[in-house]
Amino acid sequence: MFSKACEYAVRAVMYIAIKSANGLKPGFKEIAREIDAPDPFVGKILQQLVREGIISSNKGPNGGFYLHPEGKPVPLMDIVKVIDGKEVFSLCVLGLKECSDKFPCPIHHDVKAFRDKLKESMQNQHVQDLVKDIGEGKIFLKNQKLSN
Amino acid sequence: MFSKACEYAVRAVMYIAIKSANGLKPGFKEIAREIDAPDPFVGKILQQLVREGIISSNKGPNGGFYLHPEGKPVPLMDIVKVIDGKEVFSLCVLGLKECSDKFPCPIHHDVKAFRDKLKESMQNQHVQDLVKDIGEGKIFLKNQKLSN
DNA sequence: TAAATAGAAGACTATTTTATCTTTTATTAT
DNA sequence: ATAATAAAAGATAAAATAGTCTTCTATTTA
Repeated sequence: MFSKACEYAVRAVMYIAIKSANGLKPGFKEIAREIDAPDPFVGKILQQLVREGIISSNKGPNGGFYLHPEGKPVPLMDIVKVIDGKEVFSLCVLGLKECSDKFPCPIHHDVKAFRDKLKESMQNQHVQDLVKDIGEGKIFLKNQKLSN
Repeated sequence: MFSKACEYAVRAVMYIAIKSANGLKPGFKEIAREIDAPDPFVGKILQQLVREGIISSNKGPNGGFYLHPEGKPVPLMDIVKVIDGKEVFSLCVLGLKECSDKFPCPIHHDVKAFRDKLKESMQNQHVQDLVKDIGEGKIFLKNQKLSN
């Protein structure tokens, strides 16, 4: 569905949101470790998110990545848009260039219904909203069961 | 969502179903041309589908690919399973190894609901059922609007 | 049974995506 | 100012996916 880069991006921004809520600015290595992702790759992705204004960063000692506490809540969709582009939700799953209500592929109608709902929920769910759920152990950002 | 190979596979089998309904056995070049896909690649994919028993083929003059008219209807899901594997419908969209109702990723519940629906409809829709819709111009297997 | 046709199989190439490494620039604290 | 820290940027490498080419085998028709 999404690229690896996009998967890491969503998880990374959520981790940053958690830390930001406590006034902390994690570096890319810490972030990568905590979301189970390769660190130089996460670094690259974070650079892109900074350029696009999704997150902020500071160089130097005590530097790192953060979300402005007063900033607008960030819909998960915004992250997806920056990394994979908004087309991920509209490209034909059977690869047709033209696939619409007017010229549908064989599964267009089924897929559309599914995807529109998912899109809507990613537009309505904000990174900041999910921080609480993570704190309460209701949802997870990294692999569970790695008992060692 | 699906790999290119899987996209071509679904479109190819549907084209074969149309021709088979008329007792014809198209070759891989004709199939590739009619679904707008690269022909040697389509050839490979068809071989795989033959090995897995989704479609049949005959070599030699008048040979080609076909579906047994008396055979069981083929759910779209069967094609997906052979090419991409059934995991495409259960892998975590944020890339977590463990993502379940018990240990959900931040968007697990939303994704699950909609993916289950899509899965269900691909299990219930059979290639043969869609042939009629294609004949009637209700749905399409190749790109439209290529006006030249 | 020979020639033509068409799929099967395997090796190979290209492209894209994912991941890494190195150098540079900015910031902070001493 | 200088040293240390940490991100930015660019170049490179590895892996996965997509696509191509060549040779081989089976079938049909004359």
